[in-house]
Amino acid sequence: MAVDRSHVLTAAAALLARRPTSSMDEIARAAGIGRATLHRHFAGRDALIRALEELGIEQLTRALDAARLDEDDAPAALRRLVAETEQVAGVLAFLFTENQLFEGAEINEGWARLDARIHALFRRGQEEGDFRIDLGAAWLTEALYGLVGAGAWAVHDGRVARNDFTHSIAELLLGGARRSMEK
Amino acid sequence: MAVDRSHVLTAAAALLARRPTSSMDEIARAAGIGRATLHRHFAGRDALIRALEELGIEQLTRALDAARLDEDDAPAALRRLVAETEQVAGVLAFLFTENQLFEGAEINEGWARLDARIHALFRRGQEEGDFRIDLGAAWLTEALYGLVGAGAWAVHDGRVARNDFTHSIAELLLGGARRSMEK
DNA sequence: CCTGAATGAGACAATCACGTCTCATTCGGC
DNA sequence: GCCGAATGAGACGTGATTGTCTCATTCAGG
Repeated sequence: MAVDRSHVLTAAAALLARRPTSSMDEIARAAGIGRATLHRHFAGRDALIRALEELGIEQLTRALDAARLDEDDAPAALRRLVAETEQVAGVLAFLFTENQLFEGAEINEGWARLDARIHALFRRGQEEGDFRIDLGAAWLTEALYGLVGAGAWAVHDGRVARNDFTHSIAELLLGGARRSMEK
Repeated sequence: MAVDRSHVLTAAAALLARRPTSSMDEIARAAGIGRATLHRHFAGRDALIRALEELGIEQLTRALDAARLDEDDAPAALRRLVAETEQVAGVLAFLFTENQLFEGAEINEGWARLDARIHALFRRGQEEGDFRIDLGAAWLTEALYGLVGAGAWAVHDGRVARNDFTHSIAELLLGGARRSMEK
């Protein structure tokens, strides 16, 4: 009986990522619930978006914790991060593209913290000599978001197999498209 | 006096990419024109989006032509492609994220053609031994879109210098983040 | 300088989405 | 089987957006 809040938000993210102008009614239908029920759980569209943001922060935080970014070398940590990110990809893709939230008011504290942690991972990789230094850590962080989003949509649209999600992103991000002699 | 159609569309793309729910009035203000004038040039929101799509196809077609994808080896062609893509990045980023257009009706013929050309480039690189084959050409195509979009926003938000746009994307896409021994 | 086209601002009705409400129904717990 | 809570469907008023219109102003070209 009780509506699965997380499920509703996931469905909303998937829909809004592709059709941002969807009405509350469309969002409700996509989540398989009635419009009235949607309003019972989220006061309005703004509240829904904010809940989406909080869910993303919460999930990504868990993913970062699970990835243990400080252990092993940076490439290995990045692989773990990408693997953990898979479950968050849908919500993350939405939040990455629709960051209207962040521009208006104060940048969400939680996001800044998460951003810093990923940024630190790339920086560590550069300092330890595993990552190239001609690509800024800030750009690598953005690129990670972009690739996760692209990967999520590619899987959703059937252009990439779900099982290839982690491999496709991590390998491209680490080694690029060029065929390498080593390894 | 005459409104610069291309300028209006570019401004609209930049706004809609970040705030997809913007009203026609906001779009008009962002383009520096009145709402009435916007309606004179584009019958409605749908017509505006469609014009945006056509502009993107037209510009990307030109970019692909200028990049001469069939010449030299695939990596060199890809570098040229990324460089040419820079000017299209804004519109492209919008169309990539808001592809609600493509799902409903018949996939736009023009987009399928462009997609095929980029896809063919990656495939050629794989066949000639320059690109790794464990990453599908379809995924590399999607990744290119994602990185161009991420790059456009990173530049727009000041996280990446405009002059680094091409280098950041092309190098990451080709060589990845890992520091390489060769080259 | 003159003329006509194009623009910006605003008014206007119509449409749409929103948020709230009611009511019958369904589901879960006891 | 009963009861209460939650849900779905729909109605309703409200506010915002849309698309069209008018009118004064501005601009470009002759």
